Amino acid sequence: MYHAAMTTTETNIGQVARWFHALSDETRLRVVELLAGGERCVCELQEAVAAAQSRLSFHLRVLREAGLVVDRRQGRWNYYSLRPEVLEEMAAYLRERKPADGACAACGRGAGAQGECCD
Amino acid sequence: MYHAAMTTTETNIGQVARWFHALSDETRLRVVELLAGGERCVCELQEAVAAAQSRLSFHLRVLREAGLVVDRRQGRWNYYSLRPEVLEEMAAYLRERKPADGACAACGRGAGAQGECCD
DNA sequence: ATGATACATCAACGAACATTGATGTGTCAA
DNA sequence: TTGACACATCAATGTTCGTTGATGTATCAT
Repeated sequence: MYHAAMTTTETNIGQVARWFHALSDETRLRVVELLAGGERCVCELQEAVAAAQSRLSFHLRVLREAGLVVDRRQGRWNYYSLRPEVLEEMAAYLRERKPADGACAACGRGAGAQGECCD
Repeated sequence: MYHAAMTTTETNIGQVARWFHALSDETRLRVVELLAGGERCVCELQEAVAAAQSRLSFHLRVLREAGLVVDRRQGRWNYYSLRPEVLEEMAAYLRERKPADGACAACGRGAGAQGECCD
């Protein structure tokens, strides 16, 4: 269901797209912000985001299938929590693609680069 | 057209959703990966991602309106480049919401916390 | 056993999104 | 000044997404 985006040499662009898609909706972002404070059961989330039950369930599924959250069943309740490793992978993906501030626009080399820049 | 997501005290969740939406598509991710290597003109991108001209133009607009890229017109060519500050803001958003690895699931407190955790 | 609670899942629908082909606009070379 | 080039934009269409209301399932208290 969930696949890691990184192999030793390359990035699985499809999985990266799913990661970001999972965070492209305001309701899901609200859920993530709540889960940033720790594990929550569905009924807590439901009240906090004021969403109909099936609607919240849909969004939780999107987050789950993207690998951003996991659920843990306990009796009648289902507790969701964030997967910190995945948030970390996403952040790393962004920082790795970020040119150094002030880098040469054309070649992306750092601001300190001299001589061999943009030949 | 583009608004920063952060104010002094709170996060503009709508802008955050637009950021992530911009990266929720494989074609746009490919463009971002190319731009990570430095500024590119549209025709270079077009060849590299093998997309029809109007299709690429559409995706560039999404990226531009989300604030992830800027364009610079020069003669007949239009050069696009990433905005590193925004990629940095996105990465920061993720890391700020990431519970410490090994933190208490329920309360989100760090692994080192003792005694007062989960009372 | 019965009913209530806490969910997941499904089908149906509208809304948002992506793709395509056509047209428009500015720039440049001949 | 004509034509080619490098785009942006638009209208039409198909596809994916999100919402709603209904139904299903497991758990628990009575």
